[in-house]
Amino acid sequence: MPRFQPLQQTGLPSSPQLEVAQPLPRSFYARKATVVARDLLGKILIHQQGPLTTAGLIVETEAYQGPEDLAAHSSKGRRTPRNEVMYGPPGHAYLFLLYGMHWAFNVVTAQQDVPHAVLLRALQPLEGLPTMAARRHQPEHSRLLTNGPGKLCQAMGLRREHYGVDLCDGPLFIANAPKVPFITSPRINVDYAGAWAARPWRWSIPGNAWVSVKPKPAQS
DNA sequence: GAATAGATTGTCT
DNA sequence: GACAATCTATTCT
Repeated sequence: MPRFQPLQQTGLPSSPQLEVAQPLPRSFYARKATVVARDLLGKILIHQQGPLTTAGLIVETEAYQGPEDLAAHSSKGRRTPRNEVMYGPPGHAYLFLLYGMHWAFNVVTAQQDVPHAVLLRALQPLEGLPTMAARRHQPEHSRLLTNGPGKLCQAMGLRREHYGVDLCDGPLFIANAPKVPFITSPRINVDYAGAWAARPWRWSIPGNAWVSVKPKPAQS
């Protein structure tokens, strides 16, 4: 059995379908982050950058729910130029720079003045694989293309200029797709948040090869 | 496969 | 001035 199933055999949307794909409505994002994070699994992130279209199936997400959530940038109501967009209306992009070199992409959820966001941690490439491979300096079939927050931003061409863009009207959006199974696990690298770090606010598609850090099996 | 160190800069204390 | 919602190369087993 091959390690990676060829895309043609996955039953996932093909290029013609992606060309007519529509953005999810703002009402989809106007719910708390834990709900949106779960519902985003299996949806498709699409970036139409001039002639270059890249798209990927969302296979891993994390919810951040300020002001209560001590792992969120908006914890305790913290409001700075960096996280300002989290306090705006839902359906916009929140990008931030990590470790001075990697961008991370989030969608703002909930209502105005309720600073929730969902971090996209991993995608399964669907479209524009040559473009992604060139941006990532990796082979087209490699899971290293998009199996992490920084990696997927590089592969999808997401950077500072996408901070605050409207995901409901523009070349960067998320399209609907059938529901998929999911598992939950604790969020990655938020140990500073004490008990909040232990909450199962990470969602992923079980067994998907593009999920970043392997989730620990649930206790039974 | 697992563990470790180093990269590199915006942001906030 | 400390450090981050990370990634990569290297060095082990």
